[in-house]
Amino acid sequence: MPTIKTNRNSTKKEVIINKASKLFREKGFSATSMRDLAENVGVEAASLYNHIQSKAEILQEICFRVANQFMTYLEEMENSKTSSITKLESILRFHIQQMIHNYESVHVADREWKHLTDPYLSNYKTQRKVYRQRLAGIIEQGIQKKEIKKIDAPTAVLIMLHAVSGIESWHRSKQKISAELLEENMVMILVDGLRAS
Amino acid sequence: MPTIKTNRNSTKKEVIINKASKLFREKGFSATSMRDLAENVGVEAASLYNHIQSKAEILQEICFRVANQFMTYLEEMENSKTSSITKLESILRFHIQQMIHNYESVHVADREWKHLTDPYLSNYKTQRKVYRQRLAGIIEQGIQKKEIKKIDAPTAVLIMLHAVSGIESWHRSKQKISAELLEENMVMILVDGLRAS
DNA sequence: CTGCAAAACTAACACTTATTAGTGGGAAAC
DNA sequence: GTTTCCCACTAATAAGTGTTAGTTTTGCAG
Repeated sequence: MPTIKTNRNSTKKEVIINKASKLFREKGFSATSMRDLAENVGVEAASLYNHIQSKAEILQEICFRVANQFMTYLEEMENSKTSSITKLESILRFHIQQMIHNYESVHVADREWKHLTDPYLSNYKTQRKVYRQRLAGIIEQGIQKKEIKKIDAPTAVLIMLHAVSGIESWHRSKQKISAELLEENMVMILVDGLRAS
Repeated sequence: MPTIKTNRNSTKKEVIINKASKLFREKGFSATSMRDLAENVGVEAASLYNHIQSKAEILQEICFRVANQFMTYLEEMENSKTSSITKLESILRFHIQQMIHNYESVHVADREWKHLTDPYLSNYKTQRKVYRQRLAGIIEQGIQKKEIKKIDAPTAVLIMLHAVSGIESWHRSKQKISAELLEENMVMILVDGLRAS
């Protein structure tokens, strides 16, 4: 009788969530069945329910873990004593790195959160809104201090965040440039696009 | 007995595809059932099949119509006698305008194409790849002519295209700035980020 | 008014969906 | 050696999936 392999000293629930992240990214939440997931984990579908409560719960865990990571880093930056443009660059780099190294779950949190159900859905939506507002706040500070050119801050946030999510294409491309080079190029374009000149 | 309303002098198939675009964007392709779609059209699910061949066909129509529009405009720009940076700006503006006024279908083509099935899937993938390569080509010309700063062209393409898809957030936001202002802000940030200074 | 094609309907098909109940095996605790 | 508990199993459920067959209604052309 096969057992869920727990190579890295992670719980079996962790293994399920990791496999789910991969599948949700590849096929989307709705198009991924519990039987798909079970097969990838190496077990019957019903057995998954010894470790998780529902398909919905898996998505919740993925989304809120990611959200917490980003919120934590944002707060860290808000409290740091650097220029606005440097804060922004740090946050951008954090997003890029997360998207590179934590690809599956970050991408799922970004694209599949719509399939959350209330009350988690509305909770997630407000978290998302608050995050963007605070990010826009940093930009507005930078504009006041004339570090950043006069632009609509929410639009800048929108560009930043969505540009980063484009790293999915990088992951899929055959001849990719190195992760470091990718990061530098993205920072160069986006930060220079914002900087007051 | 209700009939599919065909207000604008469009065919009934058109009405179905438009409603489908709306639903596919809101809930995703997989999470939208033919019964959902039928209800929104105001008809029984089976009746849809008098106008379309399959659910898959709807997605195909949406994706390839959008793809053709963008490919056509790209070719127009490639043949125009302007600087590379101007070409790029025009294409960017076209993307923005399409995303603003043709929101539903453009967004679906961008996000839901994965659910196409072969041979349409591989066809779409190559079209997508070619489009990006040719866009990168324009950027590389701009770099050679020193109009554009030395960056990795594919990365710039990735940023441009994904930044534009962020307009979905703009559509959903409560207090939106005007479409014109949105366009100008996006062009300011992205084009300035690319321009050699 | 009649006839005909377009397009709506109902009913049903064959699967797939997430999830639950109940069973049994295997390993660790005593 | 026995008990206990974790966990994977089989079997089943009720609801939902895209789609087809066959029938009835609609609205327009003659």
